[in-house]
Amino acid sequence: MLERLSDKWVTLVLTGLASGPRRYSDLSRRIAGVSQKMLTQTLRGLERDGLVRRTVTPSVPVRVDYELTPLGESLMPLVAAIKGWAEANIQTVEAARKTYDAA
Amino acid sequence: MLERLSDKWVTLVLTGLASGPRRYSDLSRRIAGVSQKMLTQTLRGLERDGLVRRTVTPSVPVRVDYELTPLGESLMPLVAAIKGWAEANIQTVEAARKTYDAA
DNA sequence: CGGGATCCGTCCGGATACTG
DNA sequence: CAGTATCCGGACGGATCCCG
Repeated sequence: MLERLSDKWVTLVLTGLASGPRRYSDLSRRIAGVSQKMLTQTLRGLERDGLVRRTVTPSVPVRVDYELTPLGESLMPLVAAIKGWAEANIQTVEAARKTYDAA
Repeated sequence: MLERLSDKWVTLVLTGLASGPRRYSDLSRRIAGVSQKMLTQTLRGLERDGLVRRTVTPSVPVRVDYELTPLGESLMPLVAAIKGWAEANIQTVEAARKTYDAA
């Protein structure tokens, strides 16, 4: 469980879904640097864990939407808190790195 | 920054330091499954980022203590919250996995 | 005791090509 | 559009040996 939470892309995907349902191509555009393979793989994992729901609309071409489940939403305050901490302290951390690397 | 937070061992090491300073061998015993290489590497990274302070006591044999810096401690509520969420919802997640795998 | 250095297998993840 | 399949290099991380 902790391993899934510590996946590099999970936080990004979850954040991408925070404000409502998103289509696959929508997500892939919003998440910079993610490959199609990793995005699909991450979504599959989150779906398996019950954090994300996948909805297929059988039109032509097919349309697929992803959205957070209630369980997934219950995780969002924590994800947001982490993002907030990171943004608030990134400069302190980078200063510490410079000091460390100088020695 | 997010990448460092998403490191597999970081959460474990941080948790291991939550209740005060620990010696190296102490940490390695408390964190199940961590190799000496990974423990050292993780501690170095956290020290570099200013989250952990390393103190060497030049006795024979040498004694090394690790402890959270104020910056590191400011991260602990988030780590604890994540651990709490994981423990509270692990069974729901595992049930979702079984359902998913059955299909 | 607290590591550093090295070797080496495994798996992560990107690139590419193809499909309903 | 939303994937699946395959190939493949490189990073991750364990095991082992050595040292002050």
